[in-house]
Amino acid sequence: MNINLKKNFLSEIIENKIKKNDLKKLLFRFPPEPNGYLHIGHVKSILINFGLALKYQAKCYLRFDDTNPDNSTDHYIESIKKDIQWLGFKWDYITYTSDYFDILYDFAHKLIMKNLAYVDDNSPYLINKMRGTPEITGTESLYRNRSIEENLSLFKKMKNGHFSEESRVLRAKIDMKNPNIHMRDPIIYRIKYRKHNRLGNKWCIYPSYDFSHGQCDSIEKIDFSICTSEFKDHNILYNWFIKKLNIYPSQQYEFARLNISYNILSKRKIAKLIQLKKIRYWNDPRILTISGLRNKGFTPKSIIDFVNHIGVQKRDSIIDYNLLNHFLCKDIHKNTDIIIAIVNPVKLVLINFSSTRTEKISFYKNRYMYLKKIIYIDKKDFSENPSKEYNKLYIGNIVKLQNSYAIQCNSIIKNQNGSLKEIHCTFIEKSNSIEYKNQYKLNVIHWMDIDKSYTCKIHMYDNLFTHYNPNIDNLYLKALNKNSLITTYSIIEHKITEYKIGDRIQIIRNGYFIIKDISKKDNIYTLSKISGLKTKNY
RNA sequence: UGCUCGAUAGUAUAAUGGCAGUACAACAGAUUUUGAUUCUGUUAGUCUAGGUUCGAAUCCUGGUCGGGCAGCCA
Repeated sequence: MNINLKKNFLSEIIENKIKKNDLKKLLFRFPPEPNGYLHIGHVKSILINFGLALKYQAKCYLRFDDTNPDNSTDHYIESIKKDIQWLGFKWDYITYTSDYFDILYDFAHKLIMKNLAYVDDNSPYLINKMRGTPEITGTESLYRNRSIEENLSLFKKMKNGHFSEESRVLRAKIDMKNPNIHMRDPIIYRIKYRKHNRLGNKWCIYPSYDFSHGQCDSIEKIDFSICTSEFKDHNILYNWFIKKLNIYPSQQYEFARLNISYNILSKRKIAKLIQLKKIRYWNDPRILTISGLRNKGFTPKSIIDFVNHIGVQKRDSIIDYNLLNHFLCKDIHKNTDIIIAIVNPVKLVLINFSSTRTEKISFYKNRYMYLKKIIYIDKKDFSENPSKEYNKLYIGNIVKLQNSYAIQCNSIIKNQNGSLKEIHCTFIEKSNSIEYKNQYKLNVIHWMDIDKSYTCKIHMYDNLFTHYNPNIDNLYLKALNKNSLITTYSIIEHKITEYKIGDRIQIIRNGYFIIKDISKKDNIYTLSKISGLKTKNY
């Protein structure tokens, strides 16, 4: 894979270290927790880690951070591998935090021996309470000054299943008065009688994130442990463990996480929406998981180009979804054929066109349409109450049928419920030329004869949320767009039969679509909208 | 009100003490039988007050505003 990775503050730090000859062997790692599917925010991290590895001909680990057995599943591990491969990246090694559980246990043992860790018998409630708040300092646990021997013995008993969950934890002995809450004797081992997806029931104690992530970086000799900025406050603790354990000095660097307008990028929130059945699954095209984007019809290139374009920095921002869409359209535009389809058909009667007359009209290369008395156009191309800028069909107005005659709208017929039933127009003889169109500056609409057309089913997606930033105030549960998925039956020209599932097409004057399914029974094509064309709403 | 990170055009991103540039969006024009694409152009920016300097978006100090942190989640 060839990526022209944009320069950023991390690549500059690396360049500087290389110049100073500070680096022996460069290694990177991408460490997802297998508790959900990857999303476009992860692509930022993937591009940093895999991208930097590519740039400096270094190796990159894919490390599954499976320290918490409550969350990790094999299914998520497989989905993560698939998504990384689909994006086009290759890992050099796969590792798991659980590979290092024995070493981590020894590290904890070592800390106890140095009188830097202790077993606390307090309840979760009391531990929380005594930790204090950002404004109020913490207070020391009664169990803080147990002897090394007692701690050793208790920790061993924790490991061997002598205690119940939440009855005891192992804590690092640091400083309950530290202004940084993470330094107030953080919990490093907790009891969980839970089957681990890889190790089964081997362990009933599990290391915390803080006591596993940095240690794994160190074991793997990762120089640049790159993570998102919510871990900034953990940095000092990260370094504390490395120093006290006297292990390889990996270093943590933080960058701002990605936000995209009208979208959420949080595994927790996505999981919640799935649970509430607001979206189908992790691969729903309306969310920005990699599988969702793939499902919607995005290309790997468009996603990577977008993420590379926005770069890596420390300030937080909300990026316009438009920009992502721009990179998508840029990538697929040149590779999509134009197909004629009427997404929302309405009958149009040419009142002065003989009912026995049929005119063969050629479109593009070797394609034909048959003009008859009754044809179909899109509902969007007629307006009962046209705005000033609206320049398609309305009563009295003249437009040109694509590759055919100019027509003037005379009247309309409505259904009983008031909806539009038919549009009646007269066609103008000898108006069937480009010169005529240019002379009268006519706008063009597309049309279709029903006899040669195919029926197709179209899924059209819109923003899942109605708010620019659904991340604030749990808005993601309230500001859901009821019309985020609209399915219609449309008519499409015969040409569609030349395409297969997964192919992308452009429907004329509408947008880019991907073929999702072709039913064998009735040959109905199911299309899914990737993106609209850039257009103004009049 | 603690600790911590940050602030460049509507949005996003460059400029590493030396001409504030790029993309998206918007607007105008050219091309176009897609209100698309392509091409050309226009609008629009260094949070604030001081300081250092020949010279500051960049370094220093104060202020303002915004993000993150109080799971036995990661």
